[in-house]
Amino acid sequence: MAKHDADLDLLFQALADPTRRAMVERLAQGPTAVSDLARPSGLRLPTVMRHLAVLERAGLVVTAKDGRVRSCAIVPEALAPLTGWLDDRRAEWEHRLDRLEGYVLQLMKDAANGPRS
Amino acid sequence: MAKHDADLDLLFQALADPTRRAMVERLAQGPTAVSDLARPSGLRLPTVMRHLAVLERAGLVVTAKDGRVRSCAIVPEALAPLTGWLDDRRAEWEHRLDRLEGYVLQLMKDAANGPRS
DNA sequence: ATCATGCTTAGCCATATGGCTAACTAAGCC
DNA sequence: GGCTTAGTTAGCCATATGGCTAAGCATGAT
Repeated sequence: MAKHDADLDLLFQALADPTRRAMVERLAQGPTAVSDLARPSGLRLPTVMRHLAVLERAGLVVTAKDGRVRSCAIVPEALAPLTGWLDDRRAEWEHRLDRLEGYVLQLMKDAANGPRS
Repeated sequence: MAKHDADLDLLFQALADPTRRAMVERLAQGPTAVSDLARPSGLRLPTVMRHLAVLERAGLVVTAKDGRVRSCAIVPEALAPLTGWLDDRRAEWEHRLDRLEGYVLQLMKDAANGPRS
């Protein structure tokens, strides 16, 4: 019943930035060092590091330092809460449409019996 | 190829706030007036209006004024770009895992033939 | 006509976000 | 040792975000 679900906050917010989505797309193809992640963006390293921190805080990415290079990898399961939430919404409004349809059918049946009063 | 996809920016950002997600959840069950939308949140009307504006800008809800009450409704199709993006990511990393598996199988085959040099 | 209701507009305030530079640390290479 | 490379930390700056109050405006009820 997710009183306030902070997970979703972090996930949605992390992906709300095009730079970060680009990073995720890049990482979806395999682990990458921070610099290689930064190059296509044209941004400075500290900036990229902060984006990376956001992704890590959301659980979308893990990083580990090997020597002087830190390599970053995506965590595919991290997307699950998002798809879950979206599926829930879809289920809800489909259910609502079902009820609406039922309501309309009821109206039609009533009409077929002719107006009562 | 979405050079910069602004749609996704707006969608993800709109849903990054728990108040706005709650509104969407409420609206998924049927159209609602602004005040009724505000009541459960405990927030002031102007605040709610701004959240609503964000949702509207993202295309997630539409509103129309009837008399002095504005009623708000969800736009279920608006979620499509999100599920699309998520599906794309999943496809990508599954494809990557496939390649990885292929690579491993190749290694095993090579090993079965014995080290060549 | 008056009043209450429901939204709307304008504007204030604190914090968060996204970019930067500059300076520092740690690893690898000659 | 000394230089280069890859991160890292600290801090500045502009803008965006999320909350509020106060005041305005239009509609529905009396």
